[in-house]
Amino acid sequence: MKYDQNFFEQVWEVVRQVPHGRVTTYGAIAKALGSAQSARMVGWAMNAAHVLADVPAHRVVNRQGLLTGKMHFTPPDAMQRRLEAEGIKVKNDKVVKFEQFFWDPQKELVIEL
DNA sequence: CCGTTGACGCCAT
DNA sequence: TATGGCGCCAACG
Repeated sequence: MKYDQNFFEQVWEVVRQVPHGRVTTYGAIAKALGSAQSARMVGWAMNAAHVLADVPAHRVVNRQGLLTGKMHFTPPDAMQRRLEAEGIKVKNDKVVKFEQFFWDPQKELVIEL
């Protein structure tokens, strides 16, 4: 990794590259950034990224595949609706077969800022 | 400058 | 398997 920018930008860069119809986790992103223990920071970055149109925050869920951040969307059900629009089934605020749609940034992400 | 907070995650009960 | 507590690190008041 070679970025020198704010932690937020690093997170956004990763989230931005999440393929359509796929999801990832806060922890995975944090780990990909080298701050595996700071998954919380990823969530914080997402909050800040909420204003950015090119950051699909709805594709980022927690380790259990739960849409913990849906309440931060407007409206709150926008997150689930977008995921379903991409072919991802959401049941009771959690991604169905989450592991199947999981996209590991550490494995496929290529950061070249 | 210091204390609290938070879209998380792991470990101990 | 389910619940609770602690750690981590940056932003906010």
